[in-house]
Amino acid sequence: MTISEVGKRCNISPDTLRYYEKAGLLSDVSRTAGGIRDYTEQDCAQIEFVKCMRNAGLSIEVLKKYFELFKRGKRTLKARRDLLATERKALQKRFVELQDTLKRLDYKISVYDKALKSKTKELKF
Amino acid sequence: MTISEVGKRCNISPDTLRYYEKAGLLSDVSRTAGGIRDYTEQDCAQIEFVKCMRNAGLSIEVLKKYFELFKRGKRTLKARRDLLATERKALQKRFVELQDTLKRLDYKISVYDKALKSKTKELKF
DNA sequence: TCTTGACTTGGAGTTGACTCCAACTGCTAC
DNA sequence: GTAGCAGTTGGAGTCAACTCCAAGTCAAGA
Repeated sequence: MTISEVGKRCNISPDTLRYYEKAGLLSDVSRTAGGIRDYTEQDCAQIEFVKCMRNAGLSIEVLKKYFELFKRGKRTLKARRDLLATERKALQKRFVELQDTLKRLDYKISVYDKALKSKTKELKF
Repeated sequence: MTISEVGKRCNISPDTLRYYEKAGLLSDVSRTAGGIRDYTEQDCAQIEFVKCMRNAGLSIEVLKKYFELFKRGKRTLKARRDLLATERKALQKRFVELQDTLKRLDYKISVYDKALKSKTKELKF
């Protein structure tokens, strides 16, 4: 697969894919004789993983560290597991906070709906 | 309350508070005779709201628009309600995505735990 | 063979959201 | 009244994460 094919499929720009590769988030993508990137299904799966984690808020830095550990082989299994567990915990926290914010917004919207019905009140903010 | 008092209380730096004010996220904070900001409880509540929304991922731009509408008075009630509803919807989406990512991480961590027990396997990434 | 369009690189530019700085003003304690 | 600390401003600097650009290479069709 070429970079633009993967780009379309994963909905990531070729520029971003090259940027991720340079940053160490994609373990050595193979090339054609002419030097053009040729992505495998495996590469795509990894890109999807990176996309998912980035979308959840993991930094480039953390993902870079994860793949660095990976390159150092089996003896880093525990370190990788722990890195993921740490990030999971942070995400869990953000998850709960997001839930609270949703509740807060729901309440605020309901207050607006009441104000709109009564056609008199203004709110504080 | 002075800017540093509010800063401590809300855990936001004075620089950021001034930045938010300039950006239009804090409706005209009053001043002492000497020109020093003097925050009210009401101001603090608004700052907490901004903090909560920023933390959830609402952009400065969106919050700025919300408070701009506010300044235009009661006739923008509906517009403000709709703006909040739009942001709520986006947050809901991110909430579900976060939930999926948490599940994915849980699975991945469990795979690591298995690999660590068996002491043989390496993973794909 | 020539054109065209996608690919390559290194490096510069952009964006959003702060964060810091210099130069100045204004209270408070001694 | 002066030292010292907290506040003020406009504007510059920083950081993460892209995003764009120029100059060149490659592959396929007329």
